[in-house]
Amino acid sequence: MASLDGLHRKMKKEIIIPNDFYTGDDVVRIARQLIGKFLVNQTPEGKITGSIVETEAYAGIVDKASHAYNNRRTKRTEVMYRKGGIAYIYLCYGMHALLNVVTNNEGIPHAILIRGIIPVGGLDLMETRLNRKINLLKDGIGPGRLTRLMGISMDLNGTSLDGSHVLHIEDKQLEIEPKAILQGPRIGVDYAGDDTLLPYRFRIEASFALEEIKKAGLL
DNA sequence: AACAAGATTAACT
DNA sequence: GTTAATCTTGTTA
Repeated sequence: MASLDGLHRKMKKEIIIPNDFYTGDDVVRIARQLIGKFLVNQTPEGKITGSIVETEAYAGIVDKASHAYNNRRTKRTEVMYRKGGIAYIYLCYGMHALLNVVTNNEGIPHAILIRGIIPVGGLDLMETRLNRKINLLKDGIGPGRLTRLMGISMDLNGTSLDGSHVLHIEDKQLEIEPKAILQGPRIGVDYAGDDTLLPYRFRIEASFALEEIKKAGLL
């Protein structure tokens, strides 16, 4: 039936998070909301999907932990000043590509670091990448680990998350109870003075997330 | 021009 | 617990 086919196509399309989600003012709130959403990389070899379990907000020019603190503009940080809904990827310690989601409007360099995922789709491709069996609870935890696992590299820096490029985020209506979301200080920002202890990090336990994903029939 | 530190990780002791 | 791997940026000279 044509109408059912149209409905199906519409639902599939609307699963991609719309751009106004990213252009919001409150980067800390958006960081919390990203927990339980699904990061997707459409690689030439196939689709790779991970459920987001850990994020950190970086609140722009007033945040001493942010690359954009004090309105710092370099070739690297320029992407953060663009309109929300794109990827900011930078090379950390010269070897790890770290993925951020840019938020807020043009000129306001807010970003959210994705620090952990649970592998959900394309497990065979991930195992090919690691050259070994996957550990669902460990191999996607860590900002450098998840990008390697999902094949996310510097060439995706600045690309839109709206579905027109290879990287996007989906909302599969996975229900995470608010009390399961843990909030605390960010990792590795001891250099940030009095912003070091800001509670801008959100996460859920990997084992809990895995159970919820299985319960929802997504794995 | 030289150097130190960094939103990290894997492989050691 | 310690350390090597290694690129960008800011600081110092």
